[in-house]
Amino acid sequence: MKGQVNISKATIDRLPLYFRTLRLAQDEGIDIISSDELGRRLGITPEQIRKDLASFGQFGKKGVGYYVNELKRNVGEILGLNNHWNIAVVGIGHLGAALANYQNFVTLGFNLVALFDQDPNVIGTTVNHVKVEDIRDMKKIVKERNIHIGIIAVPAAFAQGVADKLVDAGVKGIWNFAPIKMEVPETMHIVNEDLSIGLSSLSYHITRK
Amino acid sequence: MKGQVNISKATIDRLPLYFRTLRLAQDEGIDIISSDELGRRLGITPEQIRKDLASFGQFGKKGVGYYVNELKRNVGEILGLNNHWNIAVVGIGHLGAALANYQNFVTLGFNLVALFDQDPNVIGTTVNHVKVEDIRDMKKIVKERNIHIGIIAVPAAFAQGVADKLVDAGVKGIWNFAPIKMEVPETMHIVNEDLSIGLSSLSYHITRK
DNA sequence: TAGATTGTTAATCGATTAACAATC
DNA sequence: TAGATTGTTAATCGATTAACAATC
Repeated sequence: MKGQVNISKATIDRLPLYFRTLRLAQDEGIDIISSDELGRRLGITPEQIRKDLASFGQFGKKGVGYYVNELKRNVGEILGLNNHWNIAVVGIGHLGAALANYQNFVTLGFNLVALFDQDPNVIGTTVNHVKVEDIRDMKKIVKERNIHIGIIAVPAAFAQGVADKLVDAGVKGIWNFAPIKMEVPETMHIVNEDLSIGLSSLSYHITRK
Repeated sequence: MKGQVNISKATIDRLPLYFRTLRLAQDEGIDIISSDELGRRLGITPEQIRKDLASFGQFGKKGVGYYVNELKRNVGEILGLNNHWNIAVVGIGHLGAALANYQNFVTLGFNLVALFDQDPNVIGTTVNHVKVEDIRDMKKIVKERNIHIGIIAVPAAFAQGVADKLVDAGVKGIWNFAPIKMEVPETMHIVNEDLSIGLSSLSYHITRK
């Protein structure tokens, strides 16, 4: 891997797509894949793919292509998926339960190790074989189970409070589904997933057809 | 509104954020808001906000700011939210059920009018006061209820088939949660929501800390 | 009027696309 | 060797930031 300066957000967001496509190619028993074929499968230009990959190192063979197993391993390593991060979902409503059941996370190597809620009626129930625990025990459990990532799936009004607790508990990153701007320390990594954006932009486009 | 040429995707994706923040400001009883204050609330520079808005028209008053009600109405119109699109969710598993219950869509003016599944055990049940119907009746129901947007929440293996059915049924747009590249006619608007990207990019960043 | 704030133009920064030498 | 395909540099395109005139 190079100095890795100046990797664009767009590039990083494409890496998971490469990873998934390589996994599928692997399942198909394909040994070698070209940037052309990868691009065809993803709807991305081959130049873009070569550029993205080249910013992390030389993973291909000129005149040949990329070895699927090797490239998948490399992309997985770049994304840090081999760390097998421990994750916890906070807020076990409809969305939280859906996330707790999301199988693609398993495929990516994440381990769901805890679920938290506030509601006594929800605490003690089990979702996807994981017990829902009291949010008041979060700090203790985050330490005990070495939880790296907290997923916020509570209503907007409670999200900042949950973020504060996650930061205090010492997670490395937060994946936030609440539609608000969070205040977290500069050093904390946070990714916001705002489902309103996708649907609204779809509305924008169909309005103009 | 101007000719509206060359509106960037980034700009369109920020409009829903402006809309939401304006709604909240409205709830607080705020009449006038500056790009500075909007920017502070959203973590976006005021220049960016003014530029975004200015690409659709002149909504502000120099030396004063933006009238909250008026700007919200305008942004809503730009996004086409006043069309009150009828939406349907296909695939009522954990994620589909969560989407069917997502209250923020109501806030944005979308109407959930149908749910579809294949599984006889799911068909006939009710989620968020809407009955789950047989996916085989999709075309008829899409016509009858004038469904504009189909939301795909089925496993990846079935997603292309569902997309084909939605296209055939005549929806205007598709919001796709299955992690695959869909093949749809050029004229069909499709927005892909890939939850793996957010979590993977978080993994990338915390790996490098 | 003086102060505040928009809308717009110009400058910069960043990302994608094109082209092609290197090489398997 | 000839053909194929990567990796990299240069050119283009697009988006953000800076600056400031217009004006409320």
